[in-house]
Amino acid sequence: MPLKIYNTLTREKSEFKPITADHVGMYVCGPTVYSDVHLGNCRTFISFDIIYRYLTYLGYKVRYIRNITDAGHLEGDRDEGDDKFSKIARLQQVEPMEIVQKYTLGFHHVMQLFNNLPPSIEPRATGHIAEQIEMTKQIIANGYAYEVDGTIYFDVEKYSKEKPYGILTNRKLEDLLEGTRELGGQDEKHGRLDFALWIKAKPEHLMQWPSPWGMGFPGWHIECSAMSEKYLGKQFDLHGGGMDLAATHHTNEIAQSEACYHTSPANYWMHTNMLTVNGVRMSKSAGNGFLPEELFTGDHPVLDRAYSPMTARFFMLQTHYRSTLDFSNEALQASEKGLRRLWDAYETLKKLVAGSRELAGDAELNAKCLKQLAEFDENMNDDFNTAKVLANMFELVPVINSIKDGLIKPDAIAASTVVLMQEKFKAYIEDIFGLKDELNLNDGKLSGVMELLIDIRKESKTKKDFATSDKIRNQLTAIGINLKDEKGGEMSWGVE
RNA sequence: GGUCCUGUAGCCGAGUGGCUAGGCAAAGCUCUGCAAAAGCUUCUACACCGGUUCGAAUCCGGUCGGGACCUCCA
Repeated sequence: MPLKIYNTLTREKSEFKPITADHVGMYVCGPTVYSDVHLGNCRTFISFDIIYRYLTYLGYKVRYIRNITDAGHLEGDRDEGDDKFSKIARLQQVEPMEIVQKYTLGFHHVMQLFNNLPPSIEPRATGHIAEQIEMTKQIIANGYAYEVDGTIYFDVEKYSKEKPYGILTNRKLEDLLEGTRELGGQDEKHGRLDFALWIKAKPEHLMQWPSPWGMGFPGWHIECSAMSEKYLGKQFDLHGGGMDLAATHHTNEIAQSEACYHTSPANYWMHTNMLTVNGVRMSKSAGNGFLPEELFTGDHPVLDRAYSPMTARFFMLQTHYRSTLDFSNEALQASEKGLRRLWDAYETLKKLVAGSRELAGDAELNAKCLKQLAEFDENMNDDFNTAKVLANMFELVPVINSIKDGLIKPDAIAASTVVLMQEKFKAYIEDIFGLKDELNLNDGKLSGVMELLIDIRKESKTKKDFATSDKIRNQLTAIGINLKDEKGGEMSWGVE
């Protein structure tokens, strides 16, 4: 089965066909760096990281653009007032770029903790003012924008006479107007839905640039249009972001591209669903934002204790990216244990020596393994169903453990099947799902000490000196190291 | 008010009309000096009411509940 992607624009899954064979251009709306990213933001970037990794795994050469919004995002709900950076900078009495720097570094740090790959290019809005001005000029020239005292507005009503403005989220113009507030008396916009492409700056405004319309700063939506065009062209394959961006931000991006270039920017629009806490969307304004830091330290009322970045990543992988995911202590606990079980089996699998037999001793079991392995790709091709792939993996975990414990003979499955299993697990767990070993047990000194302790314990067990063997085991458990007695008298260990 | 999504066992969550995911928790058994780990087994669910169908968690209609977007937010 070829790769199928659910396209918000068509509201159905369809086969993914890139514009240029073997190449994918992908744009994802990045964070606005005026405060710390919360876990809901992280979910989106983790989802697209996995999509990026999977496209690469399929052999595509992917150019992945994820921007940094460091200007233009307005405070408040109308096209007026400050942008967020200027406001916070003024409150904290620092340069706006100090705010940007602080939270950009924080964002990168969090992305690294979650093991997200960096995008191919991470453009900043402030680095592309010229492009945004150019685009705005062209939209004016094409007749879809107008100036009012140094501010440029996009004319939605004019646009919608020629193109369906609400096409992305299936909204009619009348319905949109219905839900919009009345124009205030002092409002200078012609239409209620009109949005700013360029905003006139007051003299005291901290971030402003010269333009044909005087000093000002860009609107939020134009930056993504300008930067995606610059690095991916007027039309590219994939545009992604959180679902909350579809109705406004992405709708306006489409309108801007159509008004400027007469093309729709992206062929496939992908939207990730929200992370919720007690069923309510996690967001900065709702005040229920969960910071990664709070998760990693466990310092949050909802949590009993700390959870690692990989636990959170695994937790997200167990759900489809288009479903809401509810964040709770219990769910994280279950994920932590599930991940441990999967990872232990993966470590075991890596050490399994493929038997010599090309023919499987147990044809039925062998076929079952091959079926599960084949479904890895099938399920990912079905709109990136990571939850199903994990289920496939867990079906194979008992097989792996049984071979290790001698419950299944090593040659019950063909040598080629074992090798394939090793390759697929590696590819999926590490390369595509981006999970990594957080325990770092390969520290030489600790391993040495553990070998010694295991040796002593083996000796005392042989002598039936259980007082000593239990002492070693219990003391280690107390400091968080678990000893496992395996079949045949071997012992292994792990850190809690 | 409009545009949508959603309601699945104790919890989290996949689910293409028939083959009844998976994880966690719980119980029993096997293994074990004991325990843990591991293996096997059990608990088998689809909000409610109708309809279509040989057959519905899945399709259609209605009712009730939850949520998102339409205003800054991934």
